[in-house]
Amino acid sequence: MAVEDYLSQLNDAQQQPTTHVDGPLMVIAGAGSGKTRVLTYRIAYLMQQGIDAFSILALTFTNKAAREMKTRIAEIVGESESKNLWMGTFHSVFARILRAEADRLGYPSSFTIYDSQDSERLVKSIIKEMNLDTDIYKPKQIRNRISSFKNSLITVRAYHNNPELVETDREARRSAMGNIYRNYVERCFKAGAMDFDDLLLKTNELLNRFPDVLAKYQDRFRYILVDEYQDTNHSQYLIVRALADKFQNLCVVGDDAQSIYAFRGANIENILNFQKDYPDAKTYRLEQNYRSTECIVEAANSVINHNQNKLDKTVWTANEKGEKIVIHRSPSDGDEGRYVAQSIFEQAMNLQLSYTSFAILYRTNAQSRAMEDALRKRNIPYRVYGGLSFYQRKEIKDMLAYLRLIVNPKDEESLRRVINYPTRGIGQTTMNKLVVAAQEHNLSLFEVADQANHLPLQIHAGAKTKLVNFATLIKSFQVANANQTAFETADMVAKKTGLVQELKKEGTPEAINRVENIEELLNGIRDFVDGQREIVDAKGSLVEFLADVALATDFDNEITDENSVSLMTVHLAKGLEFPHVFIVGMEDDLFPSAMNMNSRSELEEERRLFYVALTRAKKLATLTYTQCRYRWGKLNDAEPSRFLSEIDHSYVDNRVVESNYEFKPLVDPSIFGDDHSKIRFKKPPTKSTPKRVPKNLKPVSASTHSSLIELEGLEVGARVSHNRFGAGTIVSIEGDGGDAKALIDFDGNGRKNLLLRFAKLDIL
DNA sequence: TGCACCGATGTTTTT
DNA sequence: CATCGGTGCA
Repeated sequence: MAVEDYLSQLNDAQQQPTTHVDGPLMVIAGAGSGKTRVLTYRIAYLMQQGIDAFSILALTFTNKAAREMKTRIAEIVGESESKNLWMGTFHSVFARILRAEADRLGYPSSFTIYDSQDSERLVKSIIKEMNLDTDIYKPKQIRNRISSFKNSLITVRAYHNNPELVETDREARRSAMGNIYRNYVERCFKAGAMDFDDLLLKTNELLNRFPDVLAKYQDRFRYILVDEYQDTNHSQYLIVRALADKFQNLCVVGDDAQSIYAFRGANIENILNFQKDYPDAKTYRLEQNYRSTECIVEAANSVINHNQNKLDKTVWTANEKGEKIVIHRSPSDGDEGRYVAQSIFEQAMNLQLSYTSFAILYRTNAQSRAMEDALRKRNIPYRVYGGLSFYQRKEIKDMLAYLRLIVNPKDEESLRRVINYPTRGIGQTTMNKLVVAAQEHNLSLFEVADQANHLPLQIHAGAKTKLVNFATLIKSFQVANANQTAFETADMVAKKTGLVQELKKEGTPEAINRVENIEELLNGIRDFVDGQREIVDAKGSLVEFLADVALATDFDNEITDENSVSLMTVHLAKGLEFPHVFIVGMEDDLFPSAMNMNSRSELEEERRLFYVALTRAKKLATLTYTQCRYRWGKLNDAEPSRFLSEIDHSYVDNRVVESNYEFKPLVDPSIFGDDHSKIRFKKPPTKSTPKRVPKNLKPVSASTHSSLIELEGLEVGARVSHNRFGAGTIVSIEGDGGDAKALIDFDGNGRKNLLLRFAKLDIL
C-alpha cells in the first residue's frame, strides 16, 4: 500500500504522530481514538522512510496485541519486510534477550521461568525451612512483597540498606522478611530460574553492568515504541529509558485514564512525567472517539471526571447519540445471570446479531460461574477468557515440570513436583534428607539424586535406588531430546513416566478429562514445532516451547471464527471492543473492590477500571447489580456500586425490571428460610407452586437441572463442533448427568471419547 | 509410604 | 464452595 493510501485513512490528529519520525513523542490516546491504528501506521511509515525493520522495537502489553499489530503491518508493507520487527510484551522480548545473554549473569541460557505459582511454592518451602509461622509469614503476601521490591528495583542488598523498609517489616512483625527475600533470590539462582519480575530486573542488571551489551541493544533498537505506557512499572520504565537513551527515538502511547495495573507495580507517574523526562518531547492528543455512541462516551466522561489525578483531555465523538446506558437490578446473582442471558438472546434475535457481538465483563473471575450457568441453560455459546488457564491445570503443570526438568535439571520446583508423581516411593522423609544433603554438598537436588550411590547419605539403600532410577529416567529423556523434536520428547514423557497410565487407571471422569488435556498439550506442542519450522533461526526445541508457554496467556489459544459470547474480567478486556457490553456485579465491595476502597488513589484506580469497562461498548452498555449475592458460599446483602450514581443521569435508562424468567429452578419455595423471602416473593407465590414431579424422581434442584440442560440437542447422530478437533458426529452417548460421555467421530481427526461436562461442544 | 477423609481457610485484578 | 494441608489408619 502506498503511503498516501493509509495516511488518508487517518484524521489530522492521528497523522501528526504517525509521521513524526525522530525524537521523543508521547501520544495521549483517549479510549477508542484509534491508538492501535496510529501505532501500526507509524511503524509502517517508519519502514517506508527507509528505516530497517530490524531496528524497530515495539513493546506491547499482551502477546495478542503484538500479533495483531504485526499482522496489520504485514498487510501494509508485506510479510517479508515485517517479519524482522521485534514486537512483543516486555516479558517475552526481554526473556529472549536474557536467553541470548544469560551467561553474562551466570544463568544457563535454558533458564526456567517460574510463574506465580512456582514462586509461591518456593517462598512457602523457604518459610517452612526457616521454621517460621506461615500464619504470620503468609506465602502469598511475602511473594507479593518480594515482587513489589523487584519491580521497584530494590535488590536484597538495597532492602537491607534501607532502614525504612526494614523498620516497616519489623513493625509488621515480619523481621525475617529480608532473609526470606535473600534465600528466595539465592534459590532461584541455584535453580537456574527467573520469576516474572526477574525478566525485567535482570534485564536492568544486564544493561547496567555491561556497557557493551547496553550499547549493542541501543544501536540495534533505534526506534522504540511502547504501547499502554500508563501501565509500565518502574523496572520497565528504566529499561525503556536505558535503551532509548542514545537515539531518543522513543514513542510512548497511552491513556492515563486507563491505568489499571497499579497492583502489579504500574506507575501512572511514568506517563504523567514523560514530558519532564524528555523535555524535547512532543505531545499529541487523540481525543475523537470512533468507537462508541455519544451516550457511552459522555457517560464514561462523567464517571472519569470524578478522578483528580489525571491529564487534561476531552474525549468526544461525532457518532450518533445511541441508546442510553441500561442499569438493571436483580434479586440475586442467579437472576442477574438469567437476565443477562435473556437479554443477549433477545438482542441477538431482534437485531440479528451474532453472539460475537456480546461481551460480559466482571471484576473477579469467580463471577463467571453464574453467567456460565445461565448461558448454558439458554444454549447460548460462550467462551470464558482468563481464569485458570490451560497451562495452570495440574496435569499440564505436571507434564511441563517433566519437560522443564529435562531442559534444566537444576529446576527445584519442577523436581519437587514430579519426583514422586506418579508415586515412586519417594516420600517426605527421603525428600527432607535430599534437601539437607544438597545443602551440605552444595549440589542441586537432581545431582544428589543422580549420585545417591556415590555420596555419603543418610538414606536407605532402597530409597537411594529409587532416587537413582528417577534421575536415570530424566537423563534418558535428555539424551533422547538431543536428537528429536519437542513433540517427540513430550510424547515419550507422557508414556514413559506413567503419568498418563496412572490417570487412565484411575478411570474417573476427571482423570479421563486430564488425559484429554494432556493430549491437547501434545497437540499444542506439535503445532508449535510445525510453526517453528517456518521461522529461520528457530528449531522447535523444547527450550523454545517452554519459554513460549511460560509467557503465554489464554488469548493465545483464541479461536476467532467462533460464534460465541465473550466472558472475561475487565482487566482482560482492555484494548478490546464489542457492540454490546454487559458489566455485571456493579456493587460496592465488588466493583469497586472492597480491598481498594481505603484510599483515594485506590478508588481512583477502580474508577479507571470502570471507565475501561464502559468504553469497551460500541452500541449498548448494560450495567447490572444484585441485592444479594453468593460469596464464599454464603448469601450476602449487596449495595449498588457508588459508580452507578456517578454517571450523568441524562445518559441512563434506569430500568428496574422484575426478574420473572422461565428458567428459574422449580423449587418449592418453602425450603427457603425467611431470610430469602424477598427472592421468593418476587414471583407471586401462586405461580411458584411446584410443578408435579413424578414420585420416584427427585425434585429438580438447581444442580441436577443444569446437567440435564447440557444434554439438550446432544444425541446420537447430531453434528457438533469442538474447538480443537473440529466438526464431528456423535456416535454414542453413555452415562448421564455430570458423568455423561459421548463418543464422537471427528471428521479427519478420528474418534474421541469426550466428557460432556467439560468438552465445549457446539451443535451444528 | 500412601490413601482417604476432614476441617480450615481464603477471593481482586495478571505478565 | 473448592482447594489445600494435616491427620489417622493400612
